[in-house]
Amino acid sequence: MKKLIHISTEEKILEAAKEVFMKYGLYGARMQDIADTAGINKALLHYYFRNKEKLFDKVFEGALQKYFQQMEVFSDSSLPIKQRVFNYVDNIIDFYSEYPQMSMFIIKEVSLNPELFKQKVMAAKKIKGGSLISILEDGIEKGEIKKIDVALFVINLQSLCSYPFLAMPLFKHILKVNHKEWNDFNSNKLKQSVKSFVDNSLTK
Amino acid sequence: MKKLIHISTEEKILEAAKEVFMKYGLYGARMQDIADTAGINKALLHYYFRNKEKLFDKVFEGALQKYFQQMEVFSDSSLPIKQRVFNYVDNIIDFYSEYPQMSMFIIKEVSLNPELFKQKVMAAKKIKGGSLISILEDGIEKGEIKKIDVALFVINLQSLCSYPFLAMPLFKHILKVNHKEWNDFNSNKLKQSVKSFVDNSLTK
DNA sequence: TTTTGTTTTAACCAAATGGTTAAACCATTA
DNA sequence: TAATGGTTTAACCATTTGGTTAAAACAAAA
Repeated sequence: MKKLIHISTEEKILEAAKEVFMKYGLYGARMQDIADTAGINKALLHYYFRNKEKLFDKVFEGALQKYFQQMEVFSDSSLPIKQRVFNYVDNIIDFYSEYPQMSMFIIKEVSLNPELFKQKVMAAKKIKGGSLISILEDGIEKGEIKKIDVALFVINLQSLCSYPFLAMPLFKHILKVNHKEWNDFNSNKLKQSVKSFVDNSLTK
Repeated sequence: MKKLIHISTEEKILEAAKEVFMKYGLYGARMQDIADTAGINKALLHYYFRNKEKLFDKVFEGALQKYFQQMEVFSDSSLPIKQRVFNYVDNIIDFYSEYPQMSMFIIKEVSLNPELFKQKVMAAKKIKGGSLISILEDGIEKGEIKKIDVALFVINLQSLCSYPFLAMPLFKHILKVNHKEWNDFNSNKLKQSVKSFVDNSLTK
């Protein structure tokens, strides 16, 4: 009946764990902090997820899945390449608006514990990151887009889309120190400027 | 005599602390880990720096200083604006080659503890971040460069310069999973592509 | 109402962690 | 050589932290 509104304890924990792990990482996060954030007793964490690592695993797994899920738009081969990249830009920037720290979370934890990555992602075989590269290489061969260094392009693209959300807090601070405000950061502006970069890079 | 080669214990500690704090952050870092990395007894850390926070402060202070130091090239008003930005790109990318995690370290710690930032940086009054913005605004007024959203441009510039070094580990993993290698990442290529972005953005 | 199985909590425990201390070490100088 | 003062260490200590347990609270079925 009321289950529609009701948020299960397990979900509350996962939500809280996501928040705390993203902020502090696996080592920096404290179970008590997660429990407090979820508004429950610490023992419940262990009741539902056995231990810290298992809980972290769940969170990390979910993060990875969502992250790579964003890349699925590349698969829509009915659209021209450039359009697909545009769609991706819209996608990923909306995504980062919701989870600004996501990319750093994944990068950090992967580089601290590479095994986890192999385990979680190679197993899932859901990496679409490579497919963009292949698509671009294809497009170059067929003459659809400019001849570029694809790996470099992909990195630049990622940079433009992720970093603004990571750096936002620092940037706002700096602006404040210099007595300026950046009231009107909106992701639409960013989208537009990234797309213009994409256009410049791919259009012959 | 032999002091030229000799690295003082204090320096060893700071070096190790930098490494560990950058990896794990203030909360995630362990004093024992720092001691081990420095190859000394844990008590020595406290002998030289009293406690964890003081040690962290020193590390963070040094990081901030180096970080903002990179922006000093903007001050050389004898050069045209675009050239100054080019010089900055060279500068900052060399800098990140040496300290790939620097920007994330600063961003993370600032957003986790904004007070620290104000304390350390506003006090030092050494923030040059704002000056680029002013310089660009000036350049627009004088018609030297295109009319752009300066804040957005600065963020994009930062993105292109920092993120590649942050994401490198993840990116290499992904490429590996997709049975590709990215042997030839060299910062020169990156510099070139960032400069081309700058050129596109600023040239009328 | 009683029974049964699940969820939640308070009270613990052992290990890890930041920090202290007293003694040992070592280089310099009296 | 002996004394001095800075440096380093092993052995501790107190608190925090991840994790356990046994009992209480709760909901649903018998």
